[in-house]
Amino acid sequence: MSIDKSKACLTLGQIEEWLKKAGVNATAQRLAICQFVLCQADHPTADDIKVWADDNFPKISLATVYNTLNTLVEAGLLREYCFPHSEKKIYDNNIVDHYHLYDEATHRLIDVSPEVVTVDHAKLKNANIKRADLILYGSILNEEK
Amino acid sequence: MSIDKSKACLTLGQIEEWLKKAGVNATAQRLAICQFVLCQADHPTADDIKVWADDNFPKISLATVYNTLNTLVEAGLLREYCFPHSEKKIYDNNIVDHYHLYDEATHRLIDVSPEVVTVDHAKLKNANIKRADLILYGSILNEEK
DNA sequence: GTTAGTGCAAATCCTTTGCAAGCCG
DNA sequence: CGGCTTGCAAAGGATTTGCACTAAC
Repeated sequence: MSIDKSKACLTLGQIEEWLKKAGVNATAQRLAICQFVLCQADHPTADDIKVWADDNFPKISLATVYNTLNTLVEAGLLREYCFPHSEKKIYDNNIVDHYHLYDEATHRLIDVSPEVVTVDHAKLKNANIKRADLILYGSILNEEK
Repeated sequence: MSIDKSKACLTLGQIEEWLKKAGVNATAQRLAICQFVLCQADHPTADDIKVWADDNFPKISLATVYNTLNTLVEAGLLREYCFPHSEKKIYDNNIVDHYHLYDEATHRLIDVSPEVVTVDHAKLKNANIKRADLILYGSILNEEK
């Protein structure tokens, strides 16, 4: 059901290249944030990232966390979402089109393949749909993928 | 494509009854807000309602607008949504399950029948889905319904 | 040395809250 | 009177901004 995240656990060197390729300077703070967001975090909020950074990096200000996230989103390296169950924005390192399932039992967000949902364009004849955002609410019955 | 809103244009007396039936006291402020939200407004924000109220009611404070909206949502008389294209909450007098289409040309939100979207539960075998929130982004090619 | 990036604090936006005053039975 | 509603102003949380400071080419 979930989508594999093949980007998981890159080396710092690989992250540096990945940033450069997108035209983003690889500063120490950005590398640290990327390492967390790409390899360890699962749909983190800006605050989650700040908490992690405080424990794992000499010093990063909240403003830098936000700046970095916005930079990465603009560069297309990260996706930003906002769902009804929380006011906070969440960041997703999966930049392939996909949907989400919010597991109400564990409060975790799970990536869902786009094939799970079909939009009947025939019933929307007079509309030109570019993009769809879907979130499912429910619970996972078991952990098998 | 859109869903008909059969509740449109109730009299004050009808709104009063409708509130009472839901266990909500019909104060002057609440009646005014309901009249706007049910009859004239199209997916308004709290601010839209305040602006209308300032022009059409002796005095309503912003706090009362928010209090009233929360009361109506809790009573199940109104639905509250939050979409990625705006930080503000929007209120919908259509309390039947449905989805939305955001028309990027006019910045209007259009109700979409749930039949337009199919969730393939077979592909989500290990999940128990209770609810889905979907928003489509695109544009309307013509205004015929 | 410039230019980009950072840190801090203040500012902003939307929404909620505390509390005194008003209204209605 | 007594409880529910109101209005106001202050507080709150998330994110952004202004600006001086630092760092890196």
